[in-house]
Amino acid sequence: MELPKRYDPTEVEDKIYSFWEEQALFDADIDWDKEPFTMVIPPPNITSVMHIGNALIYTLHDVLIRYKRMDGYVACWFPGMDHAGIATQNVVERRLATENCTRHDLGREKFVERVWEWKREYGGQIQRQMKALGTSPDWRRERFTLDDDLSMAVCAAFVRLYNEGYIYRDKRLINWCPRCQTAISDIEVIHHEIDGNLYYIRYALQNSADYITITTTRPETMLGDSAIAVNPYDQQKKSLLGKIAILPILERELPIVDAVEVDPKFGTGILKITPAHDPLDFEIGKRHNLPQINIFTNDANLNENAGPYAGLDRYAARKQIVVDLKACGRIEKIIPYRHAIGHCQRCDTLIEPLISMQWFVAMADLAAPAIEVVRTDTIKFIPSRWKSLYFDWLEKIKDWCISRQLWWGHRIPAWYCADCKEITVAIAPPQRCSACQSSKIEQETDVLDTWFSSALWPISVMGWPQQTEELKYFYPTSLLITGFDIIFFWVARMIMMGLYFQGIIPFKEVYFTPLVEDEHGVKMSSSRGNIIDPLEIKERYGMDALRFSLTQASSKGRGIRIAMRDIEASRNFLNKVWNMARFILLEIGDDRPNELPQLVEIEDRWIISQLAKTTELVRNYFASYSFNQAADTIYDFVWHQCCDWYLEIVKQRLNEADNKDAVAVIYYLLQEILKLLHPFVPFITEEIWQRINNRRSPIAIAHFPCADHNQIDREAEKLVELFQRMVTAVRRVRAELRIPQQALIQVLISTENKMINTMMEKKSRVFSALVGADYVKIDQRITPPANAAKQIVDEAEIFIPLTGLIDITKERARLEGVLTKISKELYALQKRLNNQAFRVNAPAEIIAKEESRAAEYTAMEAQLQAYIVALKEK
RNA sequence: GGGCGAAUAGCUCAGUUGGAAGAGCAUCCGGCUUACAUCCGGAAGGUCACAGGUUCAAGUCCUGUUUCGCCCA
Repeated sequence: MELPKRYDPTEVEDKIYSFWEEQALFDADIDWDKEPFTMVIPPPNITSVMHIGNALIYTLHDVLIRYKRMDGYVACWFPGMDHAGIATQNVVERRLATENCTRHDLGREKFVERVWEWKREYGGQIQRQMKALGTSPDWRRERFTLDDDLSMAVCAAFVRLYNEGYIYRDKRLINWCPRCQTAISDIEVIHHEIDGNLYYIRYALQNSADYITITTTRPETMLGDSAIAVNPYDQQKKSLLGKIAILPILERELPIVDAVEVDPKFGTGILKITPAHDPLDFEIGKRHNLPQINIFTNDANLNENAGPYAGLDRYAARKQIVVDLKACGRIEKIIPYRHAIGHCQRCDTLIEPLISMQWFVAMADLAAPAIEVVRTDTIKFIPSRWKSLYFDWLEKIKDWCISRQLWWGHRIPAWYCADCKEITVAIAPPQRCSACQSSKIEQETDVLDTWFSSALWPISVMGWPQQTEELKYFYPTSLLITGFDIIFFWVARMIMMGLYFQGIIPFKEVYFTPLVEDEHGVKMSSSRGNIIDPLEIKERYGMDALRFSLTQASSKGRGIRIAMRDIEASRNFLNKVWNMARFILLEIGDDRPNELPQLVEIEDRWIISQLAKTTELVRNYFASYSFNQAADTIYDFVWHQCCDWYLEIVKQRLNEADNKDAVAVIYYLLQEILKLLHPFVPFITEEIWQRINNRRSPIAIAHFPCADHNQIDREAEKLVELFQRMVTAVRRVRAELRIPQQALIQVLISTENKMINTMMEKKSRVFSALVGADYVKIDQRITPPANAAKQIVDEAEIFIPLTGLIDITKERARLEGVLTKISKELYALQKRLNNQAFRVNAPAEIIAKEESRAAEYTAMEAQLQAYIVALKEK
């Protein structure tokens, strides 16, 4: 069976994935006799489509889970998605808008039904894309945060946290997105800098001709001012304390209060206090018992408290107020000022701090044990530097606002009583108020933050609150792989919830992937137009190429950059693998030797030794999650050791009648390489594996190679490396002296070293083939022929007669260049060796190594000098 | 303002405990050699940001400086 000359992934990938699915290879069933290796997917949301960022995360998941599966674990990867409250509601509302309809026209029930319809039709594209990428989760275990049982888990968690005093309801200043029309939590607010102004505004003092000048970036909020504050330690201003200022336009009386938070050096050092619209002012206002005057509607228009400005939106109001203040001479100056302000993570609208009744989770007590488990490395962070970010956040964590004014999500299981105003919180919808038994109760209309359900993900996918077999067997999971950008959203909260509800950490390790950037280091985003679309790559290069590129690029750094030419390089590599298989299949014909013979030839001993070392390295790199180094190691072995050298050397033997051993070795090599490569590039390896013998069980469940230390053969390595240097030395002469490729040369090797002599004698035929020689002579002492190029390799001198081939002056110039380099190197070596301190302190093996190098260079220098002189004399 | 990270070949980056500076791509030279031109052979290219220090020995450890990036306030 012959393979095509080129690997065509488009003909292979979908077929192979179906094959795996038919065989149910990714199903992981509980087996108490075996050790589990478990991961839960950090759930993508149903509106998301695959981009390179999640392609990286899922690739690394899959590389690892495939490795563990092959290595004998019950390897279970729990897939699924979250419902993405705001994002999904936005998507469906936008669709409704095209039908001139709003969710309010439909009503809650019908709207939610529409979202489910949307989800069935368009949601979860990413699942199909994950299959295209070749990922291997246990699809039977796929979960969605709004599934009945997971919703049940959310309710149960809420009720328990409420009953145990962690969840409470309060009227507070929260982050309000006027566009999404909902509260959001602190970490869903993205701060970025905008160009604004710093306004200096004069407020009159009561019963005085004097005025004070306050500074603000938001003049329109003055309509909600209820005080003025100065720093009590500000010597120049503390005399203002206790006086009354008059708010321009509205003429409201404002007490001047003290607040240490006021920076005397910022602006005029006098701060207007607007408790209902600024977090700092809110705190100061509470301390001084100041009225909270809300001037905005939920759409961020001004309300009736704004007097003449009622009805304007916040931007128009700012313009108008500035005009009016100017008119009455209250603007002292306006200077440009760049500052960071909060934007909605989902829609980038400016966040409005708003006083509102919301549900919160008290975090401090939940955070403490979560900090502890990471501090003690009970949960290990990789790389560990992310610990500090994690601690930073958890140590000064604020309470989490979990209610959202949305319809799509888990409706909060709380019922308000119309009669006694008490709240009944229960998993199952109650009939009556738990306090007064009234039947006039109504459920809270708010839903929970999507991240509340995500926080429960590692336990809810395994059936919590039921204490299922899954929880017993698979929990805690082995590892969470995710980007550091969601360390708070997922990692921290999953740890807190896992510890709180299950009493056990949710995962033993967390591996933080770098973020993917384009080749110029710019974060990829569709608005920047620098997205690499994975499905476009599938068409052009195949998903294996993408996977391999991503794996190779995944360092422990912060960002990884990927460009099309990287993917092209991976495609080339896979084509190389394909052709190696093609060659080997052509050579072995119908033979399927199932055992490695006793190795005799040094190249066999060498390549098997290299294979063992490669296998060992790859396993070690897996253990430290150094995926890039694992990939690089295999790449080098396959291309540069196996293809460039071994196969080239062994070709001669394959053409001989007795090629049994060679056939057995290349067949063995091919299989081992395919297995080593399979976690990284599953499609092509499975395809080749099946072509070797289609009755064989899939490579996806073959045993991952284990290094046999008996196969490591230092002697063979030394000999083959020497052979390689001999070949390269001759090739270099050919290339540098421009000896035509077709011209056959003569090679004379002079050495008194018996080992070299024997080895070269034995390998002279293959040596001739590799260097393009028609005559090779090896002897103890060879008198250099006239006009010969010379190379020195270890204790061997190589002469290549150039008469008729090339002008000898070229060789002389070349040798002089070589000599300069050697002398320079030798000088540095001798300097080191002459240093007494070095001789005293350095380990003996290092000294010995340097000494032998020095000896080698000394001999080479002398030989070269003599030879150059000889060439000149002729 | 606080914290974290980065600075190595023209480009993108590796470099695990300190012991002769690496890869891929790009470049240059030579080749359609019967697995592969998505290839083969060869070459060139680096004061490892700067300045100190520790050490026999520093890209690697310590201190400071500069530039860039990110996060938090």
